[in-house]
Amino acid sequence: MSKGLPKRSEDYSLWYNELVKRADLAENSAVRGCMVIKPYGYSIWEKMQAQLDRMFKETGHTNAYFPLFIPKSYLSKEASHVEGFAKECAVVTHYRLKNAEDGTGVIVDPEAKLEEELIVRPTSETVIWSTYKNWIQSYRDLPLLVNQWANVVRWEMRTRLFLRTAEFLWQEGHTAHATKEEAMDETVQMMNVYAQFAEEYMAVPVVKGRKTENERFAGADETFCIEAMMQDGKALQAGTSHFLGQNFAKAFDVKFANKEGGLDYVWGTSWGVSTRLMGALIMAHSDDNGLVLPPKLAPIQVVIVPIYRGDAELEAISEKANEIMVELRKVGISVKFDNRDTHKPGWKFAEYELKGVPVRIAIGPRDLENGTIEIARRDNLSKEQFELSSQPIQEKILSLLDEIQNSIYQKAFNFREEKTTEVNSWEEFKSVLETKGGFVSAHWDGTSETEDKIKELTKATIRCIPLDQKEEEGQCVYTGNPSKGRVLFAKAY
RNA sequence: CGGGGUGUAGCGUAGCCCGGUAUCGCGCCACAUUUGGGAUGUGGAGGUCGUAGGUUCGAAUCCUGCCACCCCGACCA
Repeated sequence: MSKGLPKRSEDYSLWYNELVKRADLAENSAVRGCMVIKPYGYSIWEKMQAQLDRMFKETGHTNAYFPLFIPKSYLSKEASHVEGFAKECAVVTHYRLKNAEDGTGVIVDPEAKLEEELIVRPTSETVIWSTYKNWIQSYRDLPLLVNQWANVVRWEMRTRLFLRTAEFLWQEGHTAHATKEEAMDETVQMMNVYAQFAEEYMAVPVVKGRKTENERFAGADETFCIEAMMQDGKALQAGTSHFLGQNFAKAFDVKFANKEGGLDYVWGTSWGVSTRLMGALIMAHSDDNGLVLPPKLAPIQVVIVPIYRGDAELEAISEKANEIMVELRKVGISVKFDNRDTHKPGWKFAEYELKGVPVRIAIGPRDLENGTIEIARRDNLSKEQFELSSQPIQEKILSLLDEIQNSIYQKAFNFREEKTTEVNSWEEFKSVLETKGGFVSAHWDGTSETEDKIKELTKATIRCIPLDQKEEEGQCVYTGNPSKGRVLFAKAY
């Protein structure tokens, strides 16, 4: 119905790009790889932020803010960390411009070269651990549970709106602990927080797991992740939580006096989710008519569209609409009454479908006569005539929003189950990846060499070693070497 | 950085081969009729043809340099 939105089945990637632009979520900016997040898109991000922030605080974390710039020397203090990020860092070399002598504009003032160049943060471990050194002396200072909401820059070769941009918004939690066990518990806890958020709020089912050494965060001893399945059968890493061991504590010399009077290095974690979650949200649920938003994250949950001829009818309908709005707002439902006379009802229907508003109420003269309204669901596009006398409207809508939330989760869950295939031979492995896509559950011999080889041959990577992996004797799907359990392979974003 | 492609109104495009001052659609503005699934008609506004130079009486069109973007590869937690 949507005018010209490409079909998912024809060109998934074009569909995604167009949808992001047409639904007013984001657009490309003048700077390559950087996006403008538009008001509607940003309001969805704000809802995500608000809920995540709540969950972080419930688990004992507080927010702080660290600087955008990192001295270049900091980055190289942790060897594997710098190796992981060096190739995509933006560097500040000067601090002043001046007018060009030929009057053609401004140029970098060569006199204003920085003594030490600054890196625009690709992540903040280094600047934060250099600060933690001053904050931590005793076990009494631990644990330190800090989160920051920030932007980071990673100079990616190829970018896509929300999924991979040169600058993106995220949160990064950085915690410090007295013991290894406590740090590990924290790492797992935050992975669980992410999984809960993805499933309960985004309605996106995820697989919890550990990363292989190849896919691990640069500087971490262990990386936990949540992996989601998109409608085109590709996997999307939706969030990561890293157990840093004592790596950063050693790199930045962060020690504390323990209860026994000895001096120990601190144990660390870091964890983050980004605006990439927007991409996951869009790709998990939306259809050829546009966005489908889960009610819990929709900026507008209910839109009321009046159908009328003339001012008298509009006035009568507005009165009814206002009554309904009051009731809905009392129970915390966000509702918009679109009484603009600059667009016709049909146009508005299509518009709110494109924008993924979960519930649409239409009220016309016929409804006023009959004491009804038309209620339409975005997720399955069904419509019903609802008799206002049959049930309080707020109850009706609350239960409907709930039902939609559950229903889109279930749909995404069923899709992922359908797209998850156990394979036992190399031939099967390749053919499933080529024809069906999705997660391929297979045995692997545990070596990086095999993982690399499989990636080279099929472009599939090990998304994770699922936490619920069953112990099962088997043979690596590629080398035939012994394996103790299945891991999940997929082509990924 | 290699290979291919594209730059024309806010967006999408025709014109380029074969040189003569820019086409069409959407959108925008005005008025009228419309309003239960993206209305119709009439009138109107809007363009340094990416950029710099060259050839020519004359360049969107031909030539050269540069820039930007897109696709494929390399790259990417």
